[in-house]
Amino acid sequence: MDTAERLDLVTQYAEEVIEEDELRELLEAEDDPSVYIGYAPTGEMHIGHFTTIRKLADFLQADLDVTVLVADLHAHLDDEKSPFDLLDARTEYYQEAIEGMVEAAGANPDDISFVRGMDYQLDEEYSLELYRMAAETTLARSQRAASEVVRESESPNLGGVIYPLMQSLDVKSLDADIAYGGIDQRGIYMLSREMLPEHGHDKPVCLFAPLLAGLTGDKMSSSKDASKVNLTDDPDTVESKIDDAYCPMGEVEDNGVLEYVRYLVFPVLDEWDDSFVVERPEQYGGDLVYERYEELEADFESEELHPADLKSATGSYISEVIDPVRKRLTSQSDLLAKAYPESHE
RNA sequence: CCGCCCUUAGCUCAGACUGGUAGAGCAGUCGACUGUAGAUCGACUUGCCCCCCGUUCAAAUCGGGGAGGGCGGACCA
Repeated sequence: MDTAERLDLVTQYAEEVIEEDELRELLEAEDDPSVYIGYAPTGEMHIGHFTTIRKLADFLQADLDVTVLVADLHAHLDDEKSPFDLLDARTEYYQEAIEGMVEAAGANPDDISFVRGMDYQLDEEYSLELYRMAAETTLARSQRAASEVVRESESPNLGGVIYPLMQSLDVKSLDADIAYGGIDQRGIYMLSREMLPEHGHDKPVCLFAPLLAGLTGDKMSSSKDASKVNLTDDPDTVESKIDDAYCPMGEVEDNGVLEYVRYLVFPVLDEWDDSFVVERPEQYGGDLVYERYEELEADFESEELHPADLKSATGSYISEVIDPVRKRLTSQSDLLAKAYPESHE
């Protein structure tokens, strides 16, 4: 596989690359550059996470060395989103869910290295470096970096300003060439690019995935159940959530349903070598078949494809895509019960 | 260590002075209208009023104690 092909795989479906030239050089210079993404094990994982995880399959295919950090300490530092004594259980659940999603994306979870934050973040060397970073960073700088990630509050905790420093240091500790994450992570990684050269590590190339719009017409929110599909939602629930979604006819911008189709369904169908079939009643013109997302979007924009027909097709595809994850998680209900005792008694 | 303020629906808060077992907005649910959803209209739901003790016929409301949170001061030989 040549560099152009690898570059294409690595950057497809990405929201932004900082900087593309650096990435090209990296791919040219290294056979297997390292990329990492971190997840703080807080709330239950949902389909939004799938967007970022799905791409790990592309990375593997492009011969990248992929590391997933389960950032347990971060989950607690961020306004105690996860109570300290649930970190073990949630870490275990996250790894299982992530492996399930990798598998659903058509890759082998064994090809990915999983690392747990506290396994190295308490080391002497790491701690000292962190204190040095703290000494050279203003509160305002750190807060600005983390503002899209850390929960905002009238009385912010110190944890929230340590958070982006640690995340920057993680890039170094994991020896990552590429820092990958949702576009909400941009602020933190721009801080990393500023700081890391002073701390003995190259500026990471940053690769950001889009954050999918929610199903209710605003941002997807993990606390708003109707705005997202959960990995453990049964097919009926998935279909009714899609069916209830905000989806104006012909409107392509910020349309959650279309984004699901674009970033989740089509990439996976591509993997399966399948096309997207819309079953449509004869009175409205009969079935439609799409090979590429762009064709579907064009039809939707021209109002040839009605939202109701799009929804019913999307609902069943999404359900099918998450099915392996759903099975994996529901067959281990004790994992969820331990990680989220309040919602899974 | 000292002082002051806050804690009521999922969320933001009103009600406390002048005791009579709770309200608004948002959110949510359900209908109507749309070949979807939204918008709009109509209806509906929601509560250990932070905890304990006391006063009283009666306490979200008054008194005492406690917990959690916030703000400020003092200390800086």
